[in-house]
Amino acid sequence: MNITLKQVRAFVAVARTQSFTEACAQVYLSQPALSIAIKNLEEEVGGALLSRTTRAIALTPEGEEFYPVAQRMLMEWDVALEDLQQRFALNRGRVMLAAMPSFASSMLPNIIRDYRQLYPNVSVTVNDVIAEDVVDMVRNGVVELGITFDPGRSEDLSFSPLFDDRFVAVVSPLDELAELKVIPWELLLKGDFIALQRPSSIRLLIENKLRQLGLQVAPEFETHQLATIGRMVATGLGVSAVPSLCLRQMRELGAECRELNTPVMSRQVGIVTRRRYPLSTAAQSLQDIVQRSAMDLTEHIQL
Amino acid sequence: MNITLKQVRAFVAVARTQSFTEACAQVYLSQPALSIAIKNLEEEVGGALLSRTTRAIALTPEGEEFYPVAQRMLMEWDVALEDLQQRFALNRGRVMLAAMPSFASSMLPNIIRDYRQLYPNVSVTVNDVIAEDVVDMVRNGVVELGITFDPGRSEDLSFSPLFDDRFVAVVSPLDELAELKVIPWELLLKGDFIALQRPSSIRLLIENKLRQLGLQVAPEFETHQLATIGRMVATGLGVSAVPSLCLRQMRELGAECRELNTPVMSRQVGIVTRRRYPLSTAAQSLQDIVQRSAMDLTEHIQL
DNA sequence: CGATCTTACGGGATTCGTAAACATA
DNA sequence: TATGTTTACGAATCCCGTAAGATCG
Repeated sequence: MNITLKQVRAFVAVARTQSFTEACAQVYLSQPALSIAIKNLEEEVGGALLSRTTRAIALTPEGEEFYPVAQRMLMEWDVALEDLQQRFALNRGRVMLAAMPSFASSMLPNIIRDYRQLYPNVSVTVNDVIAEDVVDMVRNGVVELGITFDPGRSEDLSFSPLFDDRFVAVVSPLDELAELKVIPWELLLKGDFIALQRPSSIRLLIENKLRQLGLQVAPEFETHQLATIGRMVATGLGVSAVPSLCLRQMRELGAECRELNTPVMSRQVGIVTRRRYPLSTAAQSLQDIVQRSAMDLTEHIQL
Repeated sequence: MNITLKQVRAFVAVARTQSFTEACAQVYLSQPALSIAIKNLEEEVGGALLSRTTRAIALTPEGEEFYPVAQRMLMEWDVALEDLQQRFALNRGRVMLAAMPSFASSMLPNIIRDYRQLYPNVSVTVNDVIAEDVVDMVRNGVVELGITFDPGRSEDLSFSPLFDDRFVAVVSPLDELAELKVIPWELLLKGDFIALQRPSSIRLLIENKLRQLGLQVAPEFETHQLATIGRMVATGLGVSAVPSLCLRQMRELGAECRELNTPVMSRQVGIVTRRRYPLSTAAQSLQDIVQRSAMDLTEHIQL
């Protein structure tokens, strides 16, 4: 059974126009070619679909039966293929991505804006979740792209770095530390330290790194929102250390940020994707934009 | 947009087997041909549907989206075309026909039996209606075939004759007329005449024909069923004249039939179809069988 | 190194369009 | 006779299969 779409299109065109001659134009075929196409179709299905006299065309009962079916099938066919084309042309579709909050609230809005400007018909879903969940969502295929810290070598995940996110000191503008360009960790920790609560990756990172250096943190206050830290520091309750991605936010809350060193504590931020699972064209293009933007948006993390 | 069914079949086969090599067998293609088919499909839709490394095949998100759609469409396609083929092969379908009662109750059963024996999967619907309604049903397209008297030349109807149905005399076996081989009309009308009620075409035909000959009918009894006439004649209530198609029935009811002449009153019985509306294959084949059977079944109308 | 997909290329089938024949109102 | 469909035939196209090449695990 070797029946062609072209043949069925030809049949439908003839059935609709009730004329071979007129149908020619609709299927971009010469009269004889059309005639043969119909003839072949009829041979393959085993009987006549059209009854032709030189004057008038009539559908046979079988043709009458087949006509609406063929019409519907061709329509579905065209719709499905056009949908595919639209997706590839980025005139339709959806990208799901997950980003850790510090990134989601700093660089991401600009990126999404640029992306939407380029592809206004592709909808973007952002999941603003903690770093570990970003990785899980990528691993489980819930999202195609994740933006978070390097999750380390992994069998099923791929990581492509964007930039280094380092910790910066957060101090009150009134604090004397604010007059330093660079604040050493030891000095910072002399103040009352305001930390995020335990399950936070930021908190854990700070503790682990400092322990390796023989330092230790004794938080005076704990909270679970960066915004709260900013406010508390601004109010003069104490000091803190946050990823440089958050320094805009800290400034907006009235806190000052300073470089923090010995050591410079940093982690790579990048894009996590699933290995062996190709990206959709939409996700691919979003990833491209994220990577290109990473350059331009480093201003976000410069003091 | 020139996408082939073959290409989509190829895609579905690869997606199902997760392998080009295995898919080859399912689409009866060599590896390279399959590869090119997929490549062409991808080019036409504008992007990759499959992600191939030499070791493993994965669907892209777009391919993942398209796969079930393509599967369903191919299935519908195959079902629709197979249905058509089945119809043409007379392994499926329906014929609607109308026949006047005298034919429907005499020759038709044998014909239908033969037809069903040949094509047990084609269902036959018989409308047993009066001669005028047979013509109407054909004209309106309610049935494809009608079997009745010649409706006369008509713009939209076509008539192909089967045989001549003549009137025969119906008499009681005890009647002295029963001893004649041939009964003249004049003699028959001397008895008490039992007629069908007025709207009947048989009644009208008798009256009209006889009037042309200067004879006239004065029915002693009227009924609207041939069976009643048979019974009444058998009982000795009177005589009648019926189409030869009914003579079996008359005999079975206990009445005797004899040739009736001067004149031999007859009308052509045949198949009525719609002009310019082709018959279905099923109807065509039924018509053929009716025409072939007409020869053999003339025994029904022989005394 | 081996399995698997892709590219290259020659042969064959299909299909197209022009021109002529054919059929019906 | 005129309109519209089918047949005939040469030409171009497309598609397939074999063989060689590339790539990843």
